[in-house]
Amino acid sequence: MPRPPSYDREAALAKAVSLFWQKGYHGSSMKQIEQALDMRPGSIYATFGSKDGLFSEALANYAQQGGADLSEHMAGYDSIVAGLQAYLREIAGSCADTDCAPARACLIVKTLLEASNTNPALYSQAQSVLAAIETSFAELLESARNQGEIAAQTDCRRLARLLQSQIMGLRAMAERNPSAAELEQLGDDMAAILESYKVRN
Amino acid sequence: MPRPPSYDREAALAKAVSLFWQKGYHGSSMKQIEQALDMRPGSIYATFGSKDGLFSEALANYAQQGGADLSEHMAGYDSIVAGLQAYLREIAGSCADTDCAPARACLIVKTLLEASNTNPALYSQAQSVLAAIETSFAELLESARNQGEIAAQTDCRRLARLLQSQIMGLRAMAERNPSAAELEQLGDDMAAILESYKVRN
DNA sequence: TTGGTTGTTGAGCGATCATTCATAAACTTG
DNA sequence: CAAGTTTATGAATGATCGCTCAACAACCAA
Repeated sequence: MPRPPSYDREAALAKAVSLFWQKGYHGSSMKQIEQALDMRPGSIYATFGSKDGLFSEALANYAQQGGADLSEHMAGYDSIVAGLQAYLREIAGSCADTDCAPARACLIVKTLLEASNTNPALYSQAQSVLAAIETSFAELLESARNQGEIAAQTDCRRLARLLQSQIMGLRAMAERNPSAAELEQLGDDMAAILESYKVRN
Repeated sequence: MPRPPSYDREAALAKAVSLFWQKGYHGSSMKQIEQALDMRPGSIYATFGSKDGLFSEALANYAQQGGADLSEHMAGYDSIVAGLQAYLREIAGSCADTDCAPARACLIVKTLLEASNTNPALYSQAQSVLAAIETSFAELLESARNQGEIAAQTDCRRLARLLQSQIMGLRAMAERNPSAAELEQLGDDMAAILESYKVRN
């Protein structure tokens, strides 16, 4: 009986992610959103409720994608530490590619910094997402510890926070638009940090 | 002959820094600025030209203060590496203090991320400031190299970028609002990274 | 005092902000 | 086709955006 929607919800969300990733929450006007999604205001509000609602869904979508990327990446490595080291280098490499992504810095971190004193709901969401990522890293590191890759007395949550800080720093630095070589060096140097946590053999 | 200004330019700038640091560029409206500076729009525009101009001066002011803080800090240390390690720990400690500063994350980095795809002038300014800070670190590290603290073949610019990334990551992580203990651990872990660059003795 | 200069004020500018809703269009079912 | 239901549209909303400027206030030199 009803008229079916003419747009693709997932595709619209992907476009929203791209816009918000580039311009942030305050930097993206509804007019720009309408243009990016090729939707009229009525449809946007019927589908996502509000600008906040759309941003929230976009952020969740981005985080889910990032988590899937990490899982997929780690599946290719027997050694967890080696996988995490390669992950750091991969981030450095992808940030070096021009127009590989809408922006270099992480959307979650951008949201954390932008929303911390202006939008409690988005700030809280960014905090939750980052806490979940920290937990993912901690679980990976616990596996590494169980496999004897890193020392038995390693504080995995603590090391997970150090690792997450590395990624935050790497991608923030990438936003300075350094050369590809400089970014690769930085990725290598950060990967080397993990080396010192490995069990001596 | 003329009527002297009734406000204190430096004091007004300090208040602008505080507001922008908290809410960012797009998140600070002229209405909020008027209230924070206790100035009427006419006076603000006569003094700073525009919202962009005010932000630009505030950012420069913040950066200068940061540079002075670094110099003052380093003056208290014979060992440059030890000074930089203590600097990382000091940042962690001050970020842990509630209401020690308007925000934890660095205003320059916040500006870099917010302005990169919305405001070329501010983006460029943030880039310049960060490049200058990188150079300061590189010069400090060159001195450390000359004094034999770190290996003679050390690439000081490269290490300076790693150091700057640590600070970016540390202060971004601080915006997640971790416990004081967790932040101190993170500062310690980042200081320990520099340990591995020291010359063995 | 007075004249000249500069600083301060705040109402109000056009533009844009996020959002709404009456209307029109599109589709399925009977 | 016609009836019924849902979606799409975009002009229009009040609020707020950054900003201007004519009028006024405050000061100094003469």
